Amino acid sequence: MIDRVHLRILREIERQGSLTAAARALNLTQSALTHTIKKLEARLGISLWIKEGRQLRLTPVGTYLQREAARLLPQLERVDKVLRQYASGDKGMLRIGMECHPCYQWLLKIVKPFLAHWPGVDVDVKQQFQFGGLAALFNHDIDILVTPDPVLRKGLSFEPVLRYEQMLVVGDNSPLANLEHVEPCQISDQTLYTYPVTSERLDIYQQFLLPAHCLPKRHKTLEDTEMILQMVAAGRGVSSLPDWLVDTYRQSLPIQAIRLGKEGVHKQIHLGHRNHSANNQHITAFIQMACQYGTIEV
Amino acid sequence: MIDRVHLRILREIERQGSLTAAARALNLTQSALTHTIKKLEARLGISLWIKEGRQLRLTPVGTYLQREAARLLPQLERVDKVLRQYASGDKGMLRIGMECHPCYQWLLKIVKPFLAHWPGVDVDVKQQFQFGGLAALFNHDIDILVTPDPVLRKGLSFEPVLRYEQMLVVGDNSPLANLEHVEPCQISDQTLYTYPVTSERLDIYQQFLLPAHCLPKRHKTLEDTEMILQMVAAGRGVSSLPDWLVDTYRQSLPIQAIRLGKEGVHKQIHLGHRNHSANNQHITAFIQMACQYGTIEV
DNA sequence: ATTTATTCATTATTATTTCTCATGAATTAT
DNA sequence: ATAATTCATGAGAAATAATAATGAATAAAT
Repeated sequence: MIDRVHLRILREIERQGSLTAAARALNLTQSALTHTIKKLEARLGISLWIKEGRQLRLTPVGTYLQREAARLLPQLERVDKVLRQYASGDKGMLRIGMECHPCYQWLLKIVKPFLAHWPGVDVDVKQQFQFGGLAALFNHDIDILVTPDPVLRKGLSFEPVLRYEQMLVVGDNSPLANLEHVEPCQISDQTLYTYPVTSERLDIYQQFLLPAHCLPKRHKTLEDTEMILQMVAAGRGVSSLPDWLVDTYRQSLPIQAIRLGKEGVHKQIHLGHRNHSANNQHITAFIQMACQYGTIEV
Repeated sequence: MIDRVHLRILREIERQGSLTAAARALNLTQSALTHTIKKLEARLGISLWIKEGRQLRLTPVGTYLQREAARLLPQLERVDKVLRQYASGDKGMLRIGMECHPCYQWLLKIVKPFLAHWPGVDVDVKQQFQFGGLAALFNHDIDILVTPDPVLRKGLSFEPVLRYEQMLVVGDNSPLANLEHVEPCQISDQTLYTYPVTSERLDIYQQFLLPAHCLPKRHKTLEDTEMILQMVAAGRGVSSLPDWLVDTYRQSLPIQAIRLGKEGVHKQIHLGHRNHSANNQHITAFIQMACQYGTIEV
């Protein structure tokens, strides 16, 4: 019933003091404003103002509507502004999904300069997916999927970024310390600490233990990298993490990284995204930055 | 830029799940909605949704606008509703001005049934006017002026309501008690208590004391009727009030009303209103109720 | 006191916008 | 394979909004 124009007219009358001045301010003729309001009045069956002398005086209804105009128009104008920001790329949202627990630290290195470069863009990182990261990407729940396991699917693309080696982490006093590499069965009498994810998503199982039909003595899960490494440093067990991640902690903790098998387990993180997202400046920009900052070993 | 229709379309898409269903709900064709939104998108330079399969999926901007729609539309609809209430007379404001201090009590007797009969109408009573009650009525600061002194002016009308006699109030132990009437000079040795208004607006001066060139010994002012009458009852002085007002207090206080002069000072309260206010249901209804309830002596 | 200027209302006309119809492309259901 | 559904698009019709011209009322100026 009531529309934005009506509110604009009412507000401009208040600002300018007369209908003629309001029309000028709105780049319209006085006639146009009269028509617009008179039509509204006819629809409603009330008058918003009465002509008094050659000035107009608002009725109580008119005054009410004027107050509402002063309240509502700024809200609508704020929406306009946000839309313009979206259009100019000044505002946006980048939802990143993580299927690689330890990569969080690496991600932060890219997010930091990204946020600095795109001050209007918010980054949201999700680590839990109801139907897996791939489905989340497909369903537009996330825009970018950080994963070590790219799956070719039409509509999705994967960009390789950080290349790394998955290592066994042991304490300096561990019987396994200082080895050139470990064999799967050497883990059989160890407690293995990992993030709380299924063993299908743990490379040490899929690419090292299971092929050799070995299992650790015990398997315990911890949320936090720091906590896992504290346990390893204390000689309570071993873990498996990317080489570069062990490197960053080796200064502060008595831990070391041992190669998994003679050849080692080599991995590469990929950034998955929808092909259509090529239109989105933020997504392409983020991937580009990840390729720049992320391919060099950290 | 963005208009109510856009918000309505976005909301209806959310409610109905598809553009076609939304169009049906809005009594429009699907084509109309598409055109409307596509035009907005062209203006803004962003797309609010992308077609996916034969369904549409909102972009982040579209989702944002949908949220804003859910927030803003109820506000606009509330305005519509209030306007309809104004139109139907269910909502309104009646601003009453009082130029007759003691009439407040009488006014309440009319306001009470009025409020019951018009549940949507608020009554506001003002007693202070920068440029007098008449000017306030003219300037639409008030809708009805309660006054004992109607002034004929074009554009204004006055309806006579309560007829009363202005009396001298004295304590039962006063030397003036039990007289048939008092002469002006009998006040000369008395303290006179009145409301705090100029003597031009006090009938006891204008119609009784000044014509006889008499003045009270002292003149003190008090805001509250009750307080004035307490002073009179305590023998601290006399006052002047309408007969019916003295009547209501005579049961609880040792006071009595004496006629001012042989003929008495006869007054009539009038309700002033703008001629144009005849269109306003509330104003005419109030005046009518005042004539009904207010002419009979209270 | 008369004239001039200003302000809002109104009518007729023009311009613009919005809506619909018809149709197409893509996709899902039968 | 066929039919049905959903959104997009172009062209024309319908509806709406804007303007110009003019009038009435009133305030300001001479």
